[in-house]
Amino acid sequence: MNVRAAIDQRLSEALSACTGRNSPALVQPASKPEFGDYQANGIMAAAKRLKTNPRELATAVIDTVALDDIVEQLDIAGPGFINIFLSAEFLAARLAREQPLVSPAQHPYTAVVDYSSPNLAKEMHVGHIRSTIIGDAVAKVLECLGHNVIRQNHVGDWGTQFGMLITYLTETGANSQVLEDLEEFYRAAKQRFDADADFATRSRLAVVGLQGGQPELRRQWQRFIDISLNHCQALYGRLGVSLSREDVHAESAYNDDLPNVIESLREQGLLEESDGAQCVFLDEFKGKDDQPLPVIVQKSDGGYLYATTDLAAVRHRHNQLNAQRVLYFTDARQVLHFKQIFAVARKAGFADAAMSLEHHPFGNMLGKDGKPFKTRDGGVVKLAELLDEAEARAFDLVTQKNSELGEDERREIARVVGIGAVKYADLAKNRTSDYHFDWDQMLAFEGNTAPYLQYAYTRVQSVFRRGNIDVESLTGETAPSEPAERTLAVTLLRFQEVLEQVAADAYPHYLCTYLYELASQFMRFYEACPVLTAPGKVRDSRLHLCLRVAETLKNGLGLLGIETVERM
RNA sequence: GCGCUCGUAGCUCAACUGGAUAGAGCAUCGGCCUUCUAAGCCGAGGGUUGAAGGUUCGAGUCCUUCCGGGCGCGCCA
Repeated sequence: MNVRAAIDQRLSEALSACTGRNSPALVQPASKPEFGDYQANGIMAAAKRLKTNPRELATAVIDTVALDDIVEQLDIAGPGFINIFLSAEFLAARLAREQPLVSPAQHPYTAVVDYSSPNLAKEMHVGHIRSTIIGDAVAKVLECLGHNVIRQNHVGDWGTQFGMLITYLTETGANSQVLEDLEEFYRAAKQRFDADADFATRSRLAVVGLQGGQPELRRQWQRFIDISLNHCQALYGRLGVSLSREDVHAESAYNDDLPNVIESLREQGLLEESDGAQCVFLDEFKGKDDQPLPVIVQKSDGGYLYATTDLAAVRHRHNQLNAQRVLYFTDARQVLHFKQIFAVARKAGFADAAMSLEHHPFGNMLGKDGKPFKTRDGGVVKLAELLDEAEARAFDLVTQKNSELGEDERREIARVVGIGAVKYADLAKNRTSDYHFDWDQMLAFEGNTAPYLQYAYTRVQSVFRRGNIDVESLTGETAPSEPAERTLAVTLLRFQEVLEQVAADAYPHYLCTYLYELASQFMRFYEACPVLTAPGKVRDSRLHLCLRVAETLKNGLGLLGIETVERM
């Protein structure tokens, strides 16, 4: 149940009845504890429009609204806020064992989530991590709310770079099953491509052959793609990312459809030739010197571009996948590109007005010094090495904190904590601007970090372990009385509204902020309210509250693709 | 040149269609372990939200101008 939405709806109805026009109540979580659990901000604006006294209007709304089943008390405060206090009965009823803390959306829809999308010519590096984990978290949240999620890993597997790679492999006879080697070959091939004009020509011919379906070239290419995808899958596995081979819908998959895209644009009179290239010009895009800005869909040599592929993808997602929402997670440099693609797609009818096309951009990963994140010698940081280091650092830490645990268990904790720390540090700040990657900060494991949340979870588990608690034997009820208990209870009930917000805005950091708040409140509760030594009924109530906290932490972290351990 | 984006405490970040005294963590300083794990809790200091105007009951949030950073702007993706 979305408590906030329920209160908002009823207060909005009451407010609208009082004002005689549609007036939103604007209910939010209260900004301070003394203002209650939620607050309504909409009275002042409504009173303003009616030129009436906001406090009087608030009184009328409170007299009108029916919230007795949820709310204990409604106060008018300040210039015309309504402070909302949830009733103890309501809290207890919603937290009872049989009540789900997450309920599915009333109107589920089909959402395509386009994320990760690495270039298969290279090993995955830090530049791929943001798209991969942010997109995956949003996909999981949408799915958890009952939406039909179609993951699309739009991997780069086509184009000149593959031509030169295949040519290099064929000509040198180089052979390997390991992607790291292939990356070496890629570097060598690129060097020859730049230095040797004949080699470059042969490479371009290879691309033509590839696109034309020449069997030997296709076989070579496929072998390479397989190795590369296996490498990606291994990393997805380590990262707890839910992408599988079935989600791969590569650039090459649209190859046969590209001429149709061009033809469709031509038929609709949207195509214009400019300097030999096929372009779509739209009035809303201007380039240098106020010149119209083209979206080039076919090069003067007849080749297609990523704009063409993306247009084909939009059409596919509309016509074949029947998506109502399409969410793209790519870096911020592509904002113009996607604005253009979306505009052309709409104009050409590849997407209708009912299909929401959303680009969710994010900034670059920067090092501590504010410059692009690189290795000491200026190289690209490989994702696999990044994760290795995270685990190694976490292992040192867990050894230092808990040396009595066996090595295997410490390794496992280090894996869960290290990977979690890297992911959480990124997910917790979804800035559209750049992101500062700082080992010391994320692996300090203090404050708003994954380990803090994971530690809160282990503390709950520890209570159950210590008390030899059989969860089934509990009454499954809770009656929060202490302030720390009450706060915890109210926060637990906010899980649903937070998930819906993440789904709506595609910002996983809302979930992180929420989980951190929940964990902090649990820590305070843990200090203030003894559980195992409390008298019978209170003990049962607190144990059930603990259970709900653990469930929510595990569930919430799971949606972020972060695991938990029983002790650490 | 045009466009997009960002600028909040020493550092990294929050602040939900404009709401109450701008909040956290790190760092600094001071308390709390014979009682469920101290990777914790409690407290203190730290701010002209880049600058100046404007809109209004109310602006970190909206508008204008300026300053500073990042990115993009015809056949790469």
